Amino acid sequence: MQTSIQSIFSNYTKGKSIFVNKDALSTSYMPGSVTHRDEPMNNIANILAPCLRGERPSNIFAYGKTGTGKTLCVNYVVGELLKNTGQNGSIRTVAVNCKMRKIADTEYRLVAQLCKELGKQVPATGLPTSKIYEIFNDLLDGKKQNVILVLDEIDTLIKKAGDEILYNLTRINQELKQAKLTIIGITNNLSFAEGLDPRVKSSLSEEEVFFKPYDALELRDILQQRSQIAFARGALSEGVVEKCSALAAQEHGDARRALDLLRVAGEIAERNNETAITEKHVDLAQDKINLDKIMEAVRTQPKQSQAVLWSAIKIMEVKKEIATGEVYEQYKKVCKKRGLASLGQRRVSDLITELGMLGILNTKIISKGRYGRTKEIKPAVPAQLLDDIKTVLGKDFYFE
DNA sequence: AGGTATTCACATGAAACTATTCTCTGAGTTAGG
DNA sequence: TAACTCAGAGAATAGTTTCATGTGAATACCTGT
Repeated sequence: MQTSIQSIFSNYTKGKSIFVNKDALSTSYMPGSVTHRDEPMNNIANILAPCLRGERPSNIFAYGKTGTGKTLCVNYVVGELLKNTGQNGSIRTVAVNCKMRKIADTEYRLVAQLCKELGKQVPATGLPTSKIYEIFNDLLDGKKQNVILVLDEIDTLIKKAGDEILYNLTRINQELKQAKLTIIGITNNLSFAEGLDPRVKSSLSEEEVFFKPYDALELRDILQQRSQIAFARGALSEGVVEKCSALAAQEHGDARRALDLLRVAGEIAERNNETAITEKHVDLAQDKINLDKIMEAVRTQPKQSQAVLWSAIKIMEVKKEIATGEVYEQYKKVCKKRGLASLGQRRVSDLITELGMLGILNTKIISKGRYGRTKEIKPAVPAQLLDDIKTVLGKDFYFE
């Protein structure tokens, strides 16, 4: 036992690793140069340039699907901009990811977070929203400066908190005497701007920058660039990068996906003590990523939803196609055994539908004539995975 | 045989409740002047 | 005295339940031949 653990560790440290710098494959990695995004980058740079002369640049609205380099490009350009700041007045940037729960997903929290980023701690709760705007205002206007506000995943913020925030933020400029505020909104929701208040829309998207998906060739170049940093020489066999980029190109040209594939393929190869990554590992990586996605979804479901899923799996072990009523009966039993308050049938029906949306169950409404109308529930994942889900629910969540 | 009518077992919607989370207010506390 | 902290009230929100109504087709029940 001990020796085997020893050998795992010594393999890990001594054996020549496939990876040299795995960070280069992570999504937050900031490469020295950005590949195949010249057009939007130049665009952004041109728009932001005036602030080097102390003028206020236009607000920018950047949009494009996930993994098209929006955040990367914006951060890169802003970073370069900061480097070029001479004595011509100061430039500050504040970046917030609005998707972060509990940090910036309401109006109050967002502004509070902004204040914090600007170096002023404010109470997490207790102040009127108007007060916090005041504080924010004072912070900005404290000296002559150009502040660039980067709001990543801005759509989630608006969806949760309404577009009033943007209206307030864009209006702040009129009240500022010394400082100037520029907003860069980033979203991957292409139809996001449609639902906005026209005033907000026009002021936020003074300039729009669209990020189109990468095609397979571009993805290949990106992967090649990153893999040179990430992997040891000779660790990549022929065709691996091509395969990753082709797979990711099918998924609407998502670079994040491509990098994940490559990284996971590498991890799999490394774990198997192999010296090179082959296309076989990419296939395995593809499976693993899908599996992880579903597992994560299962894990993060609320208890009740898990109980419903558990009940459904339990019945599916002996029966292929099952109905809502059967699941509900089983579910009630499970709740009783676990001392969990059980929900009404109406709700359980909705939960089953939700599990269907997640791609764990396959639900279809059918009518069985005289014997009623119900959802026909089948597993939407391979039996093996279903087993894994059952194990996780059974062990980690004590349904067993 | 052919045509209605029933009936089952939920689906689907809307309104009503509830519990939780936010926001706001004012009282109490602190610290600096 | 201004700034801050904090508990508690009221508002907003998410999660559920209750009530009401809708659905599709296998079966039951007629009807006239």
